[in-house]
Amino acid sequence: MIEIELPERQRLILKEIVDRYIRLREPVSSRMILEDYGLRVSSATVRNDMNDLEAAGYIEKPYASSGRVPTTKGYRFFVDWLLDLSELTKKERLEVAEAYEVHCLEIRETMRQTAFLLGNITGYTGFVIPPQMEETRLDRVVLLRMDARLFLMVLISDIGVVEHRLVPLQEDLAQEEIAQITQIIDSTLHGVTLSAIRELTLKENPDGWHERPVRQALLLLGRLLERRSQKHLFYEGLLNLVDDLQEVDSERSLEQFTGLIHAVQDEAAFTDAIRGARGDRRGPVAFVGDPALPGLEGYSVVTCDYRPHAGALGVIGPLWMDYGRVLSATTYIAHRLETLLVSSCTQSSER
Amino acid sequence: MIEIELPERQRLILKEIVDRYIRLREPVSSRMILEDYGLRVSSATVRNDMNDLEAAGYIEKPYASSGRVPTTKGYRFFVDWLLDLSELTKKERLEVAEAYEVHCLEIRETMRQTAFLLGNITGYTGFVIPPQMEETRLDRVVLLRMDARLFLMVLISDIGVVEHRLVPLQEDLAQEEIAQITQIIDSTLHGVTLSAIRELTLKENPDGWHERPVRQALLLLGRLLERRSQKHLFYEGLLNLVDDLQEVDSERSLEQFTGLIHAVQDEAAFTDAIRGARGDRRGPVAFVGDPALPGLEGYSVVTCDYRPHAGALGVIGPLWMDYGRVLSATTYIAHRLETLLVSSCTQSSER
DNA sequence: TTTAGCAAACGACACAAGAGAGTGCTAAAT
DNA sequence: ATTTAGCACTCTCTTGTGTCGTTTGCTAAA
Repeated sequence: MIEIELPERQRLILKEIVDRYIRLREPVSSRMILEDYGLRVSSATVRNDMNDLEAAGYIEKPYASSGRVPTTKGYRFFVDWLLDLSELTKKERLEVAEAYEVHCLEIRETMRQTAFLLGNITGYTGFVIPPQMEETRLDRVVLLRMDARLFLMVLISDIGVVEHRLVPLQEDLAQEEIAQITQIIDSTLHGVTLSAIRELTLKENPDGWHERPVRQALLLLGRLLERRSQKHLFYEGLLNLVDDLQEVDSERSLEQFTGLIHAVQDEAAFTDAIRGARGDRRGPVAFVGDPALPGLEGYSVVTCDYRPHAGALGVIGPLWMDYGRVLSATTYIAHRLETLLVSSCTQSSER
Repeated sequence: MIEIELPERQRLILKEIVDRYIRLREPVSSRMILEDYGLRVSSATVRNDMNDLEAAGYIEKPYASSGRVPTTKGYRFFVDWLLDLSELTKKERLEVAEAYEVHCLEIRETMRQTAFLLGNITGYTGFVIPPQMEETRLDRVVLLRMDARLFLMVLISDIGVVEHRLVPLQEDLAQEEIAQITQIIDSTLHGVTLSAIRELTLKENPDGWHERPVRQALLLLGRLLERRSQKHLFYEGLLNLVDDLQEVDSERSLEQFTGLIHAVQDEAAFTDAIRGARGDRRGPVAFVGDPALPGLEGYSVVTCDYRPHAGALGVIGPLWMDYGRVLSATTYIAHRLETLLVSSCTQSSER
């Protein structure tokens, strides 16, 4: 589909068109290319090349005699073959470091923070698809007595606090029983995945779980896991995209934006689409106005995966986003988040 | 400034104009009023009254010979004297109840949830100004050892979990010392306000705090309180206001919207403005395009206070918002949130 | 005080004309 | 074979003109 082979001068011209369009967001004419760029040919020559590029589908004209604008295929080629990766500035790295410094071990807060960071640094919309919590392994459980029949239960897995909730109880629980329950859970279920624990709680009378405090423990865990808040997606900074709404084609861009809003609000569908589109690729992947992401017509998405448990994150922005910056920011933050989560892992296993 | 006295028919006409404009969002002509409303007079009579209303500043014309549109003074009078309060439907009450059912005791999550609820039920933007956390009283502190020099510290006050964070330590802490520290904090500082505790941690060597575990305890608390995340404001549903952007005057409404975005992003200023504008009034208060709220030109804000510790919440929407629904929703949710927080209070003091 | 009737105001829309920018094409030059 | 200069053409954008329909303000009569 996309050819790597393109005459050298045409590659330069395409690069210049995309670069300039991303910068100024207006159609690029043959003369502008000559002004900006030290090409030692005439505008007519450039026009001929532009003709070829248009025939090949890399650029197009909004109307018959205007400057050229990149097509999605043009952006695609640009990202794949012409992009200069721009490193993050020291200040930006510092911003990332600071954001993660006041780490609170709560996985949802971490996800939210990361999404915010992505959105803030790139100036577009950041999103994070959390790891599959079902596959994380239980580290420990904290039970806190609020009153006789009300407990605060905190569930900490290898990547942090996965769940915490007030759990009401039918029977009273004495202080000693709590210690006992915590002890039992800790010694028996440490290192077991949440999905396995959930299965266990569904059984009526599993072997060796007959005593009263033990049954209570299972009951509690079951309560907590049964109505787990299934949050599939965290996103921050949709409002950053509002600025672009003053575009020329105000009606269509507003339509696209509302489409985007609805797309991210259906969290499950969005997550599946991203996962599906990525396939089993690792590392950064860019989607440029890709039809594999329904509802995101007119937007580009840069994603990166992170361990553990198949997490993913990324940035949603306009087709003319600054791919260099966004790609490096996304990759960098994915790496930092991974480090953060994996270090929690090690930490808990070494205790 | 605002007179209660207005001839009966003019009151009816003003009410009809505002009602209809809120519903259809287009200038209201004298004939339309006759069609909708069983007034047994001619259109010329209505026009005369409309003239008086315009002279008094309640309505205005977008251009010299168009229908009339309410002014902010008109909305103001409408809210104060002409409004039919519409109760929440059973379904909506259920939605509120469900949202608060899976209560997790974490104050920030509760605030976020409430803001979301406000935005969702009204279809506009919900916001919550949290109680002044400094004035809450410590209930208990939980210390969780992650490894020798890293602790998860959770601070629970009378209204819920106020802070939780990983706290790194210079010296190792043994398991027994943790129990000791928790015990000391619990017995000494229970019921003391956070601001008092903060002051205590700033002193070098307060009386009776000399032993090692006690100093450690203070050190830890100091760490936690010193860099408290000062979150002043939670808001959700700004995107609900995007729909109205397709207005006639697209340029100005977009400008207003970006103004709003910047206004809510300066959390401290926004919070102060709301507090200042409310003064010491209690219960629901509506601001209709009020200049006391800078950056909110062109928007209306309905607010309500809630206990304890001077919290406030509300809804931001267009001037033509459905004041009846919004006022009752805001008051209702404020009441529910208050109940939730105050019940946490009682709970912890009775333990 | 209310009503009927009428001229005037103004937005909304369509259409036309001119300016400006950029292209495609052709023929000459390298 | 490739590049260049020149020119006609196309299309947008802006401005101006005119028509149509709605709604008003005003005046005079009820």
